[in-house]
Amino acid sequence: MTTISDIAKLAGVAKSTVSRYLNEGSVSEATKRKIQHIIKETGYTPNAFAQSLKAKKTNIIGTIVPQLDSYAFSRTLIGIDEELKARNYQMLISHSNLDLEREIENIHSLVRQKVAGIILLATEITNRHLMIIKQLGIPVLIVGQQHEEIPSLIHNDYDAAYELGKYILSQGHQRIAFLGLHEKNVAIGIDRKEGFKKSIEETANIDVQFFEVKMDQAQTFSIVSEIIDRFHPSIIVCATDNIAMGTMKAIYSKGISIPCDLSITGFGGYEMTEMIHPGLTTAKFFYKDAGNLAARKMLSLIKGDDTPMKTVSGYEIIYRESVRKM
Amino acid sequence: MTTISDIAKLAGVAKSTVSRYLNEGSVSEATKRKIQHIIKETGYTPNAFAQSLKAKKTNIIGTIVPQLDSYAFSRTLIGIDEELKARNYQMLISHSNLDLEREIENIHSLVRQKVAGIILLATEITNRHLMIIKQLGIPVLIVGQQHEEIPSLIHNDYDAAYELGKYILSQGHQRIAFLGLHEKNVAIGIDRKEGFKKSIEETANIDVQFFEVKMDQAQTFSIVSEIIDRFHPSIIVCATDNIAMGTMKAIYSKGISIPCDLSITGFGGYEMTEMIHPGLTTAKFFYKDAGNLAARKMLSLIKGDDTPMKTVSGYEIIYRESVRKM
DNA sequence: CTGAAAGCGCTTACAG
DNA sequence: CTGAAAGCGCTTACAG
Repeated sequence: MTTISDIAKLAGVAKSTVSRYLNEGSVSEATKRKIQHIIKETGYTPNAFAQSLKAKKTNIIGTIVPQLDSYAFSRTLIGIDEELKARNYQMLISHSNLDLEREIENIHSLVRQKVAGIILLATEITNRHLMIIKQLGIPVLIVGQQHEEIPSLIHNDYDAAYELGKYILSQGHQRIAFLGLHEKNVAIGIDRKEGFKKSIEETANIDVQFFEVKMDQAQTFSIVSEIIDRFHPSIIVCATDNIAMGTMKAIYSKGISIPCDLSITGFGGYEMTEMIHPGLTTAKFFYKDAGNLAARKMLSLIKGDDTPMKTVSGYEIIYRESVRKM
Repeated sequence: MTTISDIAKLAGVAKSTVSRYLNEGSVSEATKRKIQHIIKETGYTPNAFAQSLKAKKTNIIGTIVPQLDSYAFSRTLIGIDEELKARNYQMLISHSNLDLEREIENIHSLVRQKVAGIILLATEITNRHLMIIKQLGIPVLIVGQQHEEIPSLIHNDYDAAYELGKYILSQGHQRIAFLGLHEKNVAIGIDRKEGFKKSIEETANIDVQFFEVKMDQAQTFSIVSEIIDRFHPSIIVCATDNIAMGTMKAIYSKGISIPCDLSITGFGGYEMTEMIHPGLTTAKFFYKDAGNLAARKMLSLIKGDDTPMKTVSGYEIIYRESVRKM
């Protein structure tokens, strides 16, 4: 490996001059050219460790992702990576496997690696999170969830749920099952539910029941089966597209037809929702765009530019065949 | 931030002693305890940059992933991460967005970061890849593709395709369309095709035609439509589950029913293939296990243990409803 | 514009 | 078992 000393020697100048060339650039045209030439020739690239050790800061942004095999998260990651790369920053991904304990370990590990900031693709913000984050010394941005004390970027869960609810009601559904997540997950467990509730409250004679499943789909099956048998909804509103997929499977396995006998909707706009048959009506969020946005916001945070505590990314209702007009 | 000097001062010993405690450990019990105590108290963690700068090597394994939002790749990543973490290594992910040019840039960037080795989730190994990899100085492992000059871990594409073919024939299909990928992608474009071909060659009176699509699904739609109109297959064998999903959509959009009018199979065993209706018959690969394996193989490569050039991960045919018995 | 020197936080022979 | 010193590859005041 060639180092800055090698370059300096070959160019006949001091290391500091090469360093200056690499950084600010208060170097005469002649030496500039010499150095440039040598660098090209040798294919020299500065040792990132030495730079970071000296500079005590890096151009690395740490990202914590709870699940790598999730459409929403991976699309967000792509967006972050894209934007960061364009601005000469680097993304370091760490995976918590939906384990909050591990998530906190990951925060520490990223700090040890001297990342300039941390983007947390969040599911739940506990008090421990808050305490740790507040004394970290580097900016943390949460994506997908909000918190009054931490900068955040969220999807417009509430409005999306409201608009989707309005649409469902406009199609004449009056007996509705809502399949949500635990309220620990504020964005999905509360905001989507509340937005939906509001649309219901504006309409008379609606029979709605709320249910709850876990993130993983294993248990969705039996719950859906029970809901259908006991409540006989005309539509099941699912708080995520993944839940909707699991629900559809449960519905089919009972020999019930979608949307003739039972309608269904999701949230997310995952790619697969348009591949399946019937296509799933859903509230689409723009994960990749949100990732771009998050990256830019993080850079503002690092630079100390003022940026709003909370940024809201948009949505779009996608109307497909899974909802029947009653 | 507390450094090794702080710890040394507080413990009343030299930096080198602390360092020794942290590494080999030829330190007396008494000092050991003192240092341990101080470290606990201060929450000291060594600066990874300084360590790496000195050691000229890291415990970081770079991974290049062509698509972050792909089931196969992300599951593999999870497997790699899991195993690496268990062995006190770290995974650094870099995303090439299915762009071979970018992939090569990523290799260079990982080298600059002094990773100990690179795991490349491969789609296509070009000559440029080969040249660069051979003069890298650190081990490179390719996953999903093979090459006689580079250590690799592959799925058993050939046998899986053969066995799936046998099954399809056993169900009485005689007019078969195979929807593959370009031969640049050896594992998918060639091995799966050839394995399948072999099963056909062992049987008389089979009418088979081979077609090709791109990785992204946009164009699948019209090709499938044409195949159906012109060739009238009783089954479409798709070289990946993603292609199968796209194909199913195209089939439905023509008002054709699966599997009554037309059967279909995939490759991969993606989670969604069991969520959809009808469930997709497919050759399942164990991506996460393969990731575990890849991590272990990489560590062997780094240590210089001898490890076979080529490791083959298993498969399992999953029989579901998308194939009709003729 | 340029160079010499100190220092970032660690590790590793080398003495003792 | 332990300490002093040199050095990893860079950057940054400080002189000139």
